[in-house]
Amino acid sequence: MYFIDVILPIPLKQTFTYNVNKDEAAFLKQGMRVAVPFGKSKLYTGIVYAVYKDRPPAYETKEIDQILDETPLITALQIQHWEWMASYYMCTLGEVIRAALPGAFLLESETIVSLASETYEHESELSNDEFLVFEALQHQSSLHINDIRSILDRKNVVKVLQQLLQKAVISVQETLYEQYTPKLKRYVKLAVAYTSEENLKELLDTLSRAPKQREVLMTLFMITSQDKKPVEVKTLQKKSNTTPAVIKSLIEKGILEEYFVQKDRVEYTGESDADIKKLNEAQEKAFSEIKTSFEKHQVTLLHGVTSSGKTEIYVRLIEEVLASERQVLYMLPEIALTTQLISRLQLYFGEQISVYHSKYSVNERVEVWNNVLEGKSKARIVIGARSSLFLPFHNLGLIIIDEEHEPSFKQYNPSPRYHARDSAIVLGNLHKAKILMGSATPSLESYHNAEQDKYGLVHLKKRFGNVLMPEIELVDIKEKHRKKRMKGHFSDQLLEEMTEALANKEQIILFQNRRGFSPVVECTTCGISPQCPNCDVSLTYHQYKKELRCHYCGYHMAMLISCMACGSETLDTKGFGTEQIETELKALFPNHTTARMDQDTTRGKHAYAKLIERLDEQEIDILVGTQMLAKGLDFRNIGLVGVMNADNLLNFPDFRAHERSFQLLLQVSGRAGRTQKRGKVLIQTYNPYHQILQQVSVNDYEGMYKQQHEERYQYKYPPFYRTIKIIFKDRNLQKMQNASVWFGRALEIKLKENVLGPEPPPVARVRNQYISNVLVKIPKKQSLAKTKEYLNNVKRTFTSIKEFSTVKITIDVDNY
DNA sequence: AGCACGCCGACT
DNA sequence: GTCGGCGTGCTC
Repeated sequence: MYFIDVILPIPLKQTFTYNVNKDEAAFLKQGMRVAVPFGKSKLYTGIVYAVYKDRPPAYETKEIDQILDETPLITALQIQHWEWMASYYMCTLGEVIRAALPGAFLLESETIVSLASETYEHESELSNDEFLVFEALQHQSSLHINDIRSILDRKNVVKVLQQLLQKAVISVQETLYEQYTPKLKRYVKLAVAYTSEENLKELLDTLSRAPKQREVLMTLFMITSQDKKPVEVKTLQKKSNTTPAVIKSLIEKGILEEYFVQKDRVEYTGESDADIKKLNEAQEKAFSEIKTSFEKHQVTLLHGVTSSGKTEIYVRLIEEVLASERQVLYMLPEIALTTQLISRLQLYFGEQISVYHSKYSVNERVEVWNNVLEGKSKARIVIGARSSLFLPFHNLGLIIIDEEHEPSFKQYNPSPRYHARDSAIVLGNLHKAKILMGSATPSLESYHNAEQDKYGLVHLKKRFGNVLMPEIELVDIKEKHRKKRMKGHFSDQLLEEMTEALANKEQIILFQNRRGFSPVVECTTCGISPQCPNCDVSLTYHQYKKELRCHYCGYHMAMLISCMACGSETLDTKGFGTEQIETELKALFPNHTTARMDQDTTRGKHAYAKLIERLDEQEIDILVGTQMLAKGLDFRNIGLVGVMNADNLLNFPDFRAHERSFQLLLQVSGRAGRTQKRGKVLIQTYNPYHQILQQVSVNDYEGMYKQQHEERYQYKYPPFYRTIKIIFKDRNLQKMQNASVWFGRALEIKLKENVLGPEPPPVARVRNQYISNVLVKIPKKQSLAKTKEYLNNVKRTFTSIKEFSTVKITIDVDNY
């Protein structure tokens, strides 16, 4: 007997063993996919983990259903990397696989129902529902389970089907659907029968009464005589200026033959001849420093101020790696935001670039995967968001992690909750590849590592083209309020600067870290504000739809006219979001175009790109937006950046709030003045003497780093301590509390004072689930592996306690 | 995670 | 009397 261990894409720790025959055993290799039956009726796609002989397990094994690949789809290196991820981030290999493989590789089993035999004698004995299905099957030979659902107009159809099965009315089969359908190009050629001269002549004669078809044929001859290439239907139709119907009838008459050729979806048609830009002195220096640093360090951090031209340095490095025939991975925090960068890189590297992103269609992702796996030249450079580190690279030479500090490199949900930056370093190690991280505002952890000489560190302090850093000024709105110099949320100073910038035909960006119109609606009579029924938050007022919305669960209701509690019509709004700013703007600057960029306005696939384009074309004078503005946008003509209120950033209840505020404010500021003129930034705040704001105003990264570093040391936070967050959720508050307290106590037995909580998060109930967190802090000298092992043990005991069985527990390693 | 089984409340 | 709610246990 031969056996294989299979990893299934489910959150279960073990692999599953199936039996295979000798031939299959010889054929199968680690990393190939197999379809296997699992449970009562399901068919899953699994990954072969091991193939072996003569080790009968203690249980009955099932046979595999079928083999899905001819060669491994996944490399040994990937499995190694994924095992590391599963163990480090405390999840199962199956969960990693689910995140790693494009959906199309994980087939779905679909139940198809058909009649068992043509006739059934005891029709009258069938129940109503049963009869409906029976009747439907008389008209259609087979039905999908979803069809049956709609026929019976209910969700649960399994019972009916089981009855029918038992009565032998129907039979079912499970089929696997290959989701990937290659895109085909349609070609035509003259049917073989007409290729000889005389037949052709005859043909043209017979077509004398069909001038349109004749015309098409003549065009086809013309095209083929010009160059011998196959003719696409699309081309033919265009050149002969005809309709699809004409071509169709030619095909139906057998005069033309159509055939299909697989077309690669991932295709770049532009040119790639742009010369690699010449680096300026500072860039050249940084470039050679990076190379020196790579001799000693696997990882190097490039700390370069905004618009210092980091991209050009990356380009040079990529060029060198490509010359040595190795692959390059270029990771970005959010692909959607970086169309600009992609086209810029395509200028240099043309079709050697592939883009990989979870928002890409399944088919496109499969193609990139295959191209990377086969080492195709069009996938020599992969640009992608965090999921691109799962691709089947063979010989990575360089990983670039741009905007290294961006929090979106960390995945929160679902599991695996991995940090792409940290996982990329491990990946780089496996490939013996160099890693370059770039940022204008490095994360504290990375800068710390650089200071400790774990990473190399290279500075780039000059902006490209000697553009000056923007001038940053703080505006004390507390005082402005007192002196009555505020118009809505705008201080007189900000308005003045805006008017001036607009007069100079410069564009303006306004930053407000909150969407919607106003986060809280409050009754001024009784002080009560409308709450979400499912979550512990107050509803945000969205003016454009006259709606109250919950940003956690999506609940929404029409805006109230009177207070729900006391009935008085004294509802007032407190706080403000982007929408309100935009409304105020329209009143303040009626002659200028304004636009808003936040989650609400960038829903559609191209909405974002359109906004950027409009901004680029100077169609927008003032743009209001949330954090989105801070992410790698490259604008030419921004003269002024205004931060509406810096305080709600700083007051965020998180140990990273100050670091994040600094990064965000500096990044937003960096959008100003990218051309010759020095840009201006105004930051409105109630607290102008706040350390962080002072540091932002003079661009003092080092100062911020030193101070935050000290605070982290004092309060035992990263980079000095590691943290793991354990989240408890249940619909029953008491149960959830008991569970979290039990868990916390159990951890304390060994981890003592390094266990914090349980403590409810700021929003303690979401979608009717009560939430509480336990935080485990791990000192540098304490073994990470041992701590996790202990945690796993506690978890195992926990799961076996019946009382807590419904409580959902989530473990988030490095929850920052 | 799915999914089936099994046991209790609100309805045709 | 059934439907269907979700607690429980299992999956090679």
